[in-house]
Amino acid sequence: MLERRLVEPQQVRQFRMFRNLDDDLIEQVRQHARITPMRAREPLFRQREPVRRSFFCLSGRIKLFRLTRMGSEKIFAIAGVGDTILDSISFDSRRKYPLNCVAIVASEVLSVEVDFLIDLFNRSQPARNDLVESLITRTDQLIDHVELLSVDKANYRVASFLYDEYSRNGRTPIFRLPSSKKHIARFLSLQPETLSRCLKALRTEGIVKSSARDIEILNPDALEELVSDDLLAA
Amino acid sequence: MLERRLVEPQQVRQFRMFRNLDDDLIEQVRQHARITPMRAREPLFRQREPVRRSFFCLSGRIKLFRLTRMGSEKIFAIAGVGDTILDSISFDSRRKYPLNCVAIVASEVLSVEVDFLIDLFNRSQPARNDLVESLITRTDQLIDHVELLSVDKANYRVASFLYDEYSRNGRTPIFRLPSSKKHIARFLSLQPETLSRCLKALRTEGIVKSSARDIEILNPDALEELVSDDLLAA
DNA sequence: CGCGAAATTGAACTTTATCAAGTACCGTGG
DNA sequence: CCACGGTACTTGATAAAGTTCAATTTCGCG
Repeated sequence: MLERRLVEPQQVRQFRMFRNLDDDLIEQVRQHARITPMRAREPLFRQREPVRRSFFCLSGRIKLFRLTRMGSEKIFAIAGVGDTILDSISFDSRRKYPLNCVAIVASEVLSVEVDFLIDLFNRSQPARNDLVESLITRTDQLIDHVELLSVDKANYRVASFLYDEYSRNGRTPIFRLPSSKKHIARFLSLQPETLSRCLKALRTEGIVKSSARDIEILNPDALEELVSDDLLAA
Repeated sequence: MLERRLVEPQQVRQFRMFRNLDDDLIEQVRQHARITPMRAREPLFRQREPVRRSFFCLSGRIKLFRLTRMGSEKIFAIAGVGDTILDSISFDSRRKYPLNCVAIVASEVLSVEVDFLIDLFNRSQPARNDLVESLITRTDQLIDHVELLSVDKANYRVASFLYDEYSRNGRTPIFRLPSSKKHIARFLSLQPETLSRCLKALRTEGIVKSSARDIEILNPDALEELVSDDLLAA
């Protein structure tokens, strides 16, 4: 008999798309799900490949990116534990992945076939609602990211990123950066040098303390003001 | 009896979200839809207002935008005839509009209540599929827009915009810009001056001819190469 | 412990934003 | 129909910001 690891039900429910499924449906997801261990730098899928499965991050760090014509890498998201990698349901079987996906560090990925997801979607109203909410959340995130990139001030982008991390961590003032500064720079569409200089500026102003990947927000209010008001006074 | 204008069935079907509905459902949409005439500069909804209706552009031009903390306007999309203004279905009644929406010129807007859309969604599988496809199309558009903004070269953004317009018009080399250059600049996150200079550069290179809002693509191949290869050789 | 990648720093360079001025265009009202 | 006023657009000069290049230091991993 084929030996196969199953995820725990609570591991399935951590993903937005499955949040409200009842036990029976969660069990079906478990049975259909595949767990894929990935090594650092191993690709999961490539842009323009036909969409076959939907992926979820169980552990590690996974980056979603495009390569520009100049060969540089633009990172759209870095998924960690509990993050949906891509809401890749589609009724059009010709649909292609819009991004490349590669593990940054050794990771574990949960995946289900798109066809299974469609079936689930048609059978269960909670599943439908969760899927739609999941897609809407993603469009909202993308809208926010577009806004971030529209402000050309690098200072603002960095402050905004730090504030988001700070908020995501339940406003704990001390946390670690979720990945290397190179990756963060590529996420913010900045050069690593610029990110470095911006962090230094924030340090000089006494707003944050940072060494290596460790961040301490010394003055959350000042950071928040930077993010929300920016140069209104200037 | 209340007099009320109804849209033609084919006008309903022009929107991606209703594309595959059968006649009975289209009729229901017609009965529930409201047609709103709008004057130039009249707002349709504002960012952070609770989502109550979904909107579709019947005529005119409608802009979707955010105001940055510096008071400048970032345009996310300009909707024309047949464009969905916002796929604003949501099962969370606390959902807020992510953008502001204002008519640029006198326009007509079709709208239905979100609750009606949810009901339609639960009753009809084709409606479900269309809605999901519509949301996925939007995320793909946003991903492309993020990529556009990540390339800092203004030349590239302008070339890319022109190429997209050219493609959307069935590769007819002569067309009109869909809105004022000021709006296009705000869509590309550039200053109007920069857009003007980029167009001039393209004119000087003999790639396009332009006067006022009229564009003629003289050398589509060169334009395409700019867009796809950019500075690969540089 | 040592190698290689990541991060920092400085300096020169490129690009775009900003400021300022002038021109063309459009709709309104005379 | 023309004059007017406002907006959009263009053009030039200047300044600000980020990128690029190069060199050095630090960090992380085997």
